[in-house]
Amino acid sequence: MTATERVYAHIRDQILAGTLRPGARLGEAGIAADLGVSRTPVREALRKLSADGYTDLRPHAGAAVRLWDPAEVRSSFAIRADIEGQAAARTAQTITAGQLAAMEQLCARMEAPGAVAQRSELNRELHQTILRISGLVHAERIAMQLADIALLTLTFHSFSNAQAERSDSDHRMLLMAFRIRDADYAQAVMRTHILTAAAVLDDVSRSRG
Amino acid sequence: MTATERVYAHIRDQILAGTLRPGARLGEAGIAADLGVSRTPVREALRKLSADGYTDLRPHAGAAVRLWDPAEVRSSFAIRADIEGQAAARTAQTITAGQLAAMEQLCARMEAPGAVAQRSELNRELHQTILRISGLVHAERIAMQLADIALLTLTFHSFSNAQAERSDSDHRMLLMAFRIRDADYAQAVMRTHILTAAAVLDDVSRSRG
DNA sequence: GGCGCGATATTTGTATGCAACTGGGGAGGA
DNA sequence: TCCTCCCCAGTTGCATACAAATATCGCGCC
Repeated sequence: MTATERVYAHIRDQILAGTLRPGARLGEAGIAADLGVSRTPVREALRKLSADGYTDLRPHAGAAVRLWDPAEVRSSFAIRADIEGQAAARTAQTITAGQLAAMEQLCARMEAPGAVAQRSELNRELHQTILRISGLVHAERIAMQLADIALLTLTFHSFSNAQAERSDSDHRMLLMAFRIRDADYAQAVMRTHILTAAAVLDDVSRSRG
Repeated sequence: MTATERVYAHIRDQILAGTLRPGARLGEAGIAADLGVSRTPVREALRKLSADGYTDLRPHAGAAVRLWDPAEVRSSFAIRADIEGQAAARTAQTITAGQLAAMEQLCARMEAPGAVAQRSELNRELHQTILRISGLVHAERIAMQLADIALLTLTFHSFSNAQAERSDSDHRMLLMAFRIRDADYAQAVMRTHILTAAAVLDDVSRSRG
């Protein structure tokens, strides 16, 4: 693993964890000193973070953690609903028995008691699998990027048991749609699945302020 | 303008013009010598080109012009149809008279005789304007990126007069949809507009090879 | 006291040199 | 003859030094 990748992962994780708040300036020299590397890999990491939407980067003015206002996060869900909905439809048409079995295992692991810590990661893997099977090469890159951005706000809210169960149920319906190769149904379920997350997030935000 | 930006633009233009063919290796030292800069800005430009999808980049192995197979290009249109379709719907709901007038000017310039050379650029500007008005912040970045990728293949095909006129007509219908604030109609027109480009491209490819 | 302007200090952008890794070609062995 | 391993050339990755641009702070002016 290169130094650039280490720096990238370090900063991204700090942003996702909330240690680095939106608007925080990211000085090259400071980061370099903290991680014991030179400014060169730090610069490259900052460029990539910017390309991936985590930071803003202005020439001669440096990088800062990007601020995502609620409307922007909301819009990212809307786009994901479109993209992943279409991906689900295509997946329903081309999925193999082996791929289906693998996804059922993923679901089972996610539903296991005590898997709370890994839910997020497993959920990510499930969605990524569907995107990959769909054959929409760009969709995978774009949707996963948007999903990560959404995580920036989701991290601060914990979902209720009922919401987790509903999410698991969505996944099961999705697998059923794949099993019976119903593209329309798969698309509808996926759209609802994602838009539900957006709505819940919105609902919670409003009730809190 | 920084040296990095100059290098980026130079390489991108060469890729778009076809001077640099897919698979061509991009050595840092060679490019640096050609443009009279050091390897540092060249490295940064190559990273950005990779992030934008123009090149492949493997650690310790360098950059090469990315090869887009037809299926991938096709899928990029499918996703753009989703994203820009939704953007058009939202734009129809929020557009102001001033924005509408500006877009009508764009259309007029595009339709002017002798504007062939600028058609591509003006078309890009029109789509970008719609995406920006829609308020779907991510949509603008993603869709424009995908549009540039599509250009990689489109450059080698020239569209017929009939196709250009059809495209102009689509744009006019789009403006009409905005004028009467019909979101559904705007979405349908935009979807058709983009999927038509995909279909034409596909059609031409099949008949040639 | 507020505002504009300019020098300075800090930060980013670029160049250069060295270290580390990759890929290919050749020698040795099966 | 083919496979494997190793060495070396060439390229990329990283560190350091210097140049250029920006933002801040203080001074003078209004």
